[in-house]
Amino acid sequence: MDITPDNLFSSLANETRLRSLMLLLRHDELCVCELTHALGVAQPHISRHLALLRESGLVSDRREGLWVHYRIHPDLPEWVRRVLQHVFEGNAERSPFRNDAKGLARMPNRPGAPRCA
Amino acid sequence: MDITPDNLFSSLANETRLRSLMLLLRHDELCVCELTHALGVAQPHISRHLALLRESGLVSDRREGLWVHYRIHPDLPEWVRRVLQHVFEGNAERSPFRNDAKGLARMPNRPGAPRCA
DNA sequence: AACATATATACGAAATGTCGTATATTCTGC
DNA sequence: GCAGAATATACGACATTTCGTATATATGTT
Repeated sequence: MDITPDNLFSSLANETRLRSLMLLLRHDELCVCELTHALGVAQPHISRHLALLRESGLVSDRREGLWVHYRIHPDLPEWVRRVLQHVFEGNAERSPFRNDAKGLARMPNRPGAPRCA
Repeated sequence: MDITPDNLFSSLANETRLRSLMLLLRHDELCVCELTHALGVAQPHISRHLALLRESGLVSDRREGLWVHYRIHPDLPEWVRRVLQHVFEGNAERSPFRNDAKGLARMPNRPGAPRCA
């Protein structure tokens, strides 16, 4: 699971993927329906981008019944983890990331207890 | 000069631009001919990508006679600076970055004294 | 002014990335 | 097995990016 800078940055160079990652940095585990609701985009849209993040090794997924939960991949190299963390710290309060977090918080009927980091 | 994550990552999502930035992190100021030699690519190729980096606010340029010297933009937001620094630390010894540094060191007739950071 | 060097831009072709929509898959409950 | 919910993939159209090559601009020298 070796992540190259090219790999990393072409993954981050898309708003949907970046917004998903930023939410996962806050919430450590989220299912597809939560991301779909928070970002306000179509389900196949999110799903395709999550697949790309999975293939690039940035996230891992876990199936639990009907739901698939995604999280930041636990075995990320230290430098990648730090990059993500600094992007988060520098932009968490900006649009659209701030709103995504709010949108998620307002989601009714989230599967499982809300798991915050 | 406000840098958004989208802006940053689409800039970093190209090998030529990333290799240039990594060299600039080591050498603080380099002219186009040095970058051209170090990366072993055509001059218009480098020049076009440096223009993109300039337009995105990641680098600044300074003309000195025939030469144009580029450097990491001195006013980068802290989070951007940190992202770049961690990418550098995590990958400086990997290909192709390691080789770029070597290639530059072996360049004859560099304009001005070699300026290291 | 003519020329040489360093750098920048223009242009179309090729490659890559993205999107919406339709359809498949996987699982649960009956 | 069937129906429904959550998620994944397929497909073609569209947009964006990248590339090589040709050419333009800027500066210094004679």
